[in-house]
Amino acid sequence: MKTKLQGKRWEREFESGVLKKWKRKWPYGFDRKTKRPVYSIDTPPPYVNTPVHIGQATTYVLMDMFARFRRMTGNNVLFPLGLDRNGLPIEMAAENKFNVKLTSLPRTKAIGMCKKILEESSLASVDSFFRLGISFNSWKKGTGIGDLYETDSPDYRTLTQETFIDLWNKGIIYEDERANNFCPGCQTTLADAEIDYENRKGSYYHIKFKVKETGEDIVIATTRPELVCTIGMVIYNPGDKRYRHLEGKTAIAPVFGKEVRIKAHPSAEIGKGTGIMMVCSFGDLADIRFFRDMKLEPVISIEKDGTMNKNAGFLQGLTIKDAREKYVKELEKTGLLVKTVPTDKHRVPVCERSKDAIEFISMKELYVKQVEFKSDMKKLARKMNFFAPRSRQILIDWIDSVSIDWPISRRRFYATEIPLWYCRKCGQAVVPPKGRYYKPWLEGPPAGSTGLKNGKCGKCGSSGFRWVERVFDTWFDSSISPLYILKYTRKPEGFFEKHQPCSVRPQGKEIVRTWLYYTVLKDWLLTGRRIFKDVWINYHVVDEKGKKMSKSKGNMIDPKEVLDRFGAEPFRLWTVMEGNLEKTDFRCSFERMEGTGKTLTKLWNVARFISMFPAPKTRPKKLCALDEWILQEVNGIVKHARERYENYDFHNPATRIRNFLWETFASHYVELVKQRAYNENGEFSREEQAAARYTLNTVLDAILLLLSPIVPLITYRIYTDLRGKDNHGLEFPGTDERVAKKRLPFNAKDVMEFNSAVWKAKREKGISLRTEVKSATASEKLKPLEKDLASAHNIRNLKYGKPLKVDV
RNA sequence: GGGCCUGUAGUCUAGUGGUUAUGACGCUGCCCUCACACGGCAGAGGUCCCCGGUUCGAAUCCGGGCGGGCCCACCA
Repeated sequence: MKTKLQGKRWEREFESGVLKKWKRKWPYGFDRKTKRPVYSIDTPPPYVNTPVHIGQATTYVLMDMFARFRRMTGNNVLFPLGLDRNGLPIEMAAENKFNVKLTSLPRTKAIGMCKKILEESSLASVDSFFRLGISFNSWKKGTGIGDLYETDSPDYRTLTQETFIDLWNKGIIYEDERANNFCPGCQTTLADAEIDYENRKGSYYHIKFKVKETGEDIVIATTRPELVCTIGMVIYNPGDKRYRHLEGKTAIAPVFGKEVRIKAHPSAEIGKGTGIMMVCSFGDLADIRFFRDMKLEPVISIEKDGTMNKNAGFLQGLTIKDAREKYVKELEKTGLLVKTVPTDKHRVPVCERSKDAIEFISMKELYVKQVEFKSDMKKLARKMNFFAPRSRQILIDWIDSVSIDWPISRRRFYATEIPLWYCRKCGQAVVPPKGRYYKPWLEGPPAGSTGLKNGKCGKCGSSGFRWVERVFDTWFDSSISPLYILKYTRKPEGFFEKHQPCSVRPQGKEIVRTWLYYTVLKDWLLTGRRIFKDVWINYHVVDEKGKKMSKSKGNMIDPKEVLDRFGAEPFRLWTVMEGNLEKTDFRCSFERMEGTGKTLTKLWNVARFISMFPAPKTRPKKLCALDEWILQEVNGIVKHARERYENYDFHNPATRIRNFLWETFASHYVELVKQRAYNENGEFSREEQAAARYTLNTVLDAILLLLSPIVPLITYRIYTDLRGKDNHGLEFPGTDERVAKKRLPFNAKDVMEFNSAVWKAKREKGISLRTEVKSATASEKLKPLEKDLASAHNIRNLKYGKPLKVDV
């Protein structure tokens, strides 16, 4: 008899054959015609200018399993690939490549450079997804349902601008001038969510102030001496006896000579520094709060470009760093510097992208109201299903800590431009009507804009308008991804209404406070609805030592390396076998990937073996007890897998399936049924033989279908080779009710125990497994298996009773 | 400083009040048995982080500690 599968094992090279076949006629497009329910996956668009890394590969592989499983359970799966092309990473790549600061260029030129970067980054990253066997709806760019989309396409940017126009008209967006987090490197305002804290080296400068009334010196420690020019007050703790006599007196700022009050205030701590501190405007957020509370007039000394202005007096024009040095030198000269204490634990707020220290600078920016919606957000957070459930807390914690509205304007280049003009004369704001992508740096406000009357300012009648060069925060763009993929306010009409909420948002835990939070917020503000049904939060793939992978550490792993070494299938299998990404990080180990890959060889060979025994055309009327038993085992696995898959858990079923395939099925069932399947001596009836062949094939089919979402390439290859059709287009297996209720006196353990005893006895005697066993005593329970047991082990005299005994 | 989570053999993982703790990778030894040597069999390897408590009984529940991770807040 010949096997139908060629080769002793699944080879990495087989993968490209399957992929090539798929590519010719892509089988996973979104089906616009059927009425099947839509299952939508709001995939996280990766940045295009960096290669896909191994962690992303893992999460997309898992998302692909969600998609493939849902397809097999009757859903029309919306699984689009999006590419993020907006934002600072692109701009920074351009700055590095062309060695310029975009802020020094005219807008058109800056945008042109970003476009060049984008052209070159092309689709290199997408290729890894393809090779991983990800079943995105499409690999072609377009605006149809399920098409590959880019966040900088005119269509996407149109929707981004439209959501702004809607929220503006609803009064949810407002403009305000206030101190903001400002990154001098990126030259833009930042939201709290974009700020990191770092411990940096710095120095505490102990500076002498004079008390005007008494002439005594007080020493104040500070890390920001250059801000002394903006000093608003000197404070000490009300319980601090050392300074109590200074209450209400006046301190004179060294060098600048500015006079400020000395007061007791609880925010000064006795044990910190010298116990007495100066409060300057905009050293940090606490200062801002203090100034507001004390009704002090803030003095702004730092300009947008990070240099000191006229309020800094003799420091004017210098960068912050130079200003600090110059001021400290001046203090030294005049003997006002007591000492300098170095510290490497100076905690500084930094821009999460450029790592520049954040300054607090007052600017006019646009805000989305969010503080007043905190309780609504919490309600929404409770309405969504989280996988794992405890991940919900990450979102709730963030909502609790929101304290200011969401600043959405940025002074950058490669992002969606804010379609908002102002009358040059009276400052009236003008917002265009919805309908297309506006490029306000090239055009004025169109006819039909609100605030406009006959092409002139509706307020003062003037006809000059200007655009402030501002773009949206990247999260303002990306928070509409579920709206975009579900065609909110787009064609086909009614699609969004019918298919919202989006079925699942899969994303990393570290961007819960940004991507997830802003999406839930913004889409609720727009539609009044909860945008996601499920939220799946994944942890990370870390390097072998458990450290987060990052470019700066140089421990990044490109999935291409994995694909070249092992192929997609061992990697996919490793992804589910290694652990549950919902619960923990997992370590990237090539050794373990290679190890898990062996299961593919096992699967291949089991299939190869079974392919020698074609299945009968119909199910035999009567099955043997052994067959019924293995089919019951399959039922258990199928039930478990379906339940767990529905809850985004592929890890636990995969473990069980592998164990079943390897142990229960291959080692025990197959070994016992071999003789009956071959039936070379005619010791079994035709019906018994047919039952064996039927069961072998039925179990194989079930295994292949159960594994289809996990390892799509090998299951496809085996299924099409043996069955002549695509397994991925089939229904996920159900339980076989015909055997489900059958009561069998033995269980898996009984069978395995007996087999092991026979094999052990033969091995100990050093005889072949074929050699006859004189007699054996098996448990009474195994009686229904008599014929299979006797034949498989070649037992002459099979008796029943206790204990289990084998005589060779 | 606050919050959330986590700690099972060299590595990873299952388990969750009940007899000798699951499975895998790796390791050691024997075996090329006609689907598979990327195989089979056997074996070594664990104070289930530590200390208390609840319980007839705890790796599993509670409290405390120690270690790790993430998030938030904050410093003169």
